[in-house]
Amino acid sequence: MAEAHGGENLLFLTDEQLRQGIEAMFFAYRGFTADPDRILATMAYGRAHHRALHFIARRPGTTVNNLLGILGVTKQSLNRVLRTLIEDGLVESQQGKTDRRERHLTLTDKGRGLEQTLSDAQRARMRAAYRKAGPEAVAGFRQVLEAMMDPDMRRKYHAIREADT
Amino acid sequence: MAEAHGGENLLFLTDEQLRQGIEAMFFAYRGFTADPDRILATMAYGRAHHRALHFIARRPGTTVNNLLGILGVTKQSLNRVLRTLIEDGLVESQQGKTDRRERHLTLTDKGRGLEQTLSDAQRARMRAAYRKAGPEAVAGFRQVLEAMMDPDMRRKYHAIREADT
DNA sequence: CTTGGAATGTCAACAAGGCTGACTTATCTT
DNA sequence: AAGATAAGTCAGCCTTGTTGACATTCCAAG
Repeated sequence: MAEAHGGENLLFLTDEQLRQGIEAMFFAYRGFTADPDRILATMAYGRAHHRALHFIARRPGTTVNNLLGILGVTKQSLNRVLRTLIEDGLVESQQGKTDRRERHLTLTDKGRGLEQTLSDAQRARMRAAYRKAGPEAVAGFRQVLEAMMDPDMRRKYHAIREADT
Repeated sequence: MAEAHGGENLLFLTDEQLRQGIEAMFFAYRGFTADPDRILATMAYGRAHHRALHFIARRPGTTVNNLLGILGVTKQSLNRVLRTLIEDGLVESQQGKTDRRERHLTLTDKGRGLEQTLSDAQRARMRAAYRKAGPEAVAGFRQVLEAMMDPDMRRKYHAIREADT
């Protein structure tokens, strides 16, 4: 049945198929953010705070500039978020040693706590979806998502876990 | 190699794997919206207008209430968007015949024009990603996305193309 | 040692697009 | 006739994005 559509066959890619993919992305992204959003709504934080926490957790000691590139927002926008996180004692900003213009961002214990809570919720949904779909589907999922990224973002997507081991 | 991870094996679902999936969703969604956003930025419209146009194009004659359910926003929020689209002559609102409380929404020629432009851009990226990843990956992609949706959204995702043939 | 430019931070103002709450008008249903 | 439903509207608020202007600090090249 999958064969009926052919491998690289153009017929496989009808507008209808593509529209369904677009709608799937739309509805799935809502689910993807729903759980953390629910948690964040009970505090004075939003999705922007979650994103910052996630990538600082992922890359402790990352610089503000690096984070800007990853998140793709303006310095002013990130700064507003970062400031409240620092004020509230979730994030620490430390002047760089080699280049003292840079600020290196790390989570405090409190910050790690919230990040864990949010991450747990989001990973739980991801895990359930992965289990339900199975490993081969997951591989395909990842392939399509990666192909959908802008080249610039794809580089960042890979860079985020390089030199990590 | 895929077998090494096992079918329903828990080891397959390390936190690292799940985090990568989360990040893939984040970066891919950016790419997903990038092209229409670029077009919309040159006009007085935003992503909210695009969503409305998409689903009206998909379901000509849909009611306001139905659209509210699909988009998952408040009546006030949708109304703001819809009002400008109607004023600008992209969308038409017609009183229902059987139930005259309802308003049925359709695109005008002008509305269809813009929707096509936006849709073309978004489908082009989708098509490229699908081609690059191949049909099996696409099947997996769709499976995982569907598993990620809230049950309510999943129903709407399916309903949108029912009774269409 | 000076100077250009990079990295960071901050102020102000604005816009899109969410939200709540309150209320009106039509119209349908019971 | 009464109540429920669909739609629209007003007012106000919040988050999160944007520009533009500007200060500070510091590295690095000349």
